[in-house]
Amino acid sequence: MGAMSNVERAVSALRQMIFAGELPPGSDHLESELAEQLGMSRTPVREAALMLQAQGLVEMRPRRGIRISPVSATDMAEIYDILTELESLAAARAAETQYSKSDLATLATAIRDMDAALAADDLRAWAEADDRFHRELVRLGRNARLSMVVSVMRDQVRRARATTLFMRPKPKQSNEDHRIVYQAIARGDAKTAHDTHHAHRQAARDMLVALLEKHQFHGL
Amino acid sequence: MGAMSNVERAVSALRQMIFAGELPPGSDHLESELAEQLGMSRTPVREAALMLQAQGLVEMRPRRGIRISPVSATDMAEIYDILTELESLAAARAAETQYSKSDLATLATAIRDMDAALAADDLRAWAEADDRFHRELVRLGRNARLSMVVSVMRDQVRRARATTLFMRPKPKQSNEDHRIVYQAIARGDAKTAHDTHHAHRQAARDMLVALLEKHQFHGL
DNA sequence: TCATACATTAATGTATACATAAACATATAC
DNA sequence: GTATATGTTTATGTATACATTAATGTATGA
Repeated sequence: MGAMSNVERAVSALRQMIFAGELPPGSDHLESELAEQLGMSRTPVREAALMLQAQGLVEMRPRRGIRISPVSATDMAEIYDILTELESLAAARAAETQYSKSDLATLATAIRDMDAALAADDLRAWAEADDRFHRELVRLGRNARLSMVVSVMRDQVRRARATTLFMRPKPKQSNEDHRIVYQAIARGDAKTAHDTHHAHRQAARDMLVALLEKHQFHGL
Repeated sequence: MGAMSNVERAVSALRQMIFAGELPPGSDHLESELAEQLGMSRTPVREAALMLQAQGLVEMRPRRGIRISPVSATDMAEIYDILTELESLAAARAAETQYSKSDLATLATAIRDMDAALAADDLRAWAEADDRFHRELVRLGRNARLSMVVSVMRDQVRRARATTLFMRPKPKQSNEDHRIVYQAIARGDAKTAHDTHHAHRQAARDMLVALLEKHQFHGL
């Protein structure tokens, strides 16, 4: 039924703890500690840690424990650079594929939700809808590997967002960009979709990196 | 001294066996078989397999054994699309960084080696130098995460290359492209570096995908 | 007081034992 | 003859035991 292995449980639990800040960036944790917390033996915890390590969320250092990877301003710049390129490609490919209006419904809904959240001044709801938009955009690009790489990168961004979301200016330009990208995809204009999204992400990158550097979250 | 754990040994050994074709794409292998072959217990083999799975080289399927991931024409198209974007970004960033001639020596050497290999009709040497060129190019882009993603993708390409290297036309245009990219980086022309490399990789992609599709290596 | 050598500690790396559950074969009913 | 149910096999998932080795503490000497 549940059919969920302990390794899967450990991966989920650890991810959640990391995103919730319960395991703070830079902190070290023994395999045995985590195993006890999760109510299982070291083996599945170790395997889960190996997986999370491959995604850059933790680092396993011999005799120092499992370290929750810190995310510096430099890291964020690297990550956004990758996101910028890959998501823009996905936008272009989505435009080349001739999607019907109904295929693009999820995208449209996400945009509307972002509008609503902005109007209601609900930043958390906005962030959730923004995530949804980008995830769907990448999915429409139809490149499974690209989706996976992007999702790994986005996980890292999410960790930084917890701290930066309430520091940054209202994402107003953002929604206009999303709308332009959406329309470009709908009418099959790959270049506009690509370039608009590219500029969109690059602006986000510059804003975020400046913010992180200014507040010296170098070892967040 | 050697200070190499069994997990590391297993990773190296399995990679080598995969690249050498000793573990053919699509084949299944029990953990216990591999463990016996490598002279260790299942534990390190399992951990190694988890790591290779994260890099897309194998898939672990419950009760079916460890499957060496097949690489289809579609996969190759996906991979080249990612490589195209990320390497082009690296080229642009390399151009923006003001490298001295000596910083670019490795790049220059690789180009000369490719010329020599082409003249000598030594495709294997050409492929090795080509690898070296691209690896150095990405390194100069100074984005550790990007380097890692690219290296994972290139591993997959390498597997297909074993089959395609002797089927494809002589890489003659290739070297001119490399030279243009090199010169653009040397004089700080980011746009030319980016666009030239982008076109270069896209051409390679189209050629390779056509080749794979033609020969119906769908489940290579 | 400081440095070095040694002993101790403790966390990981690895092996092994075992429980679980999927795949296969067999048998039975229709 | 087919299909379903049941039993058997076996590879994996997990726990546990143990060996290894890096880090820590201690003592000794200068």
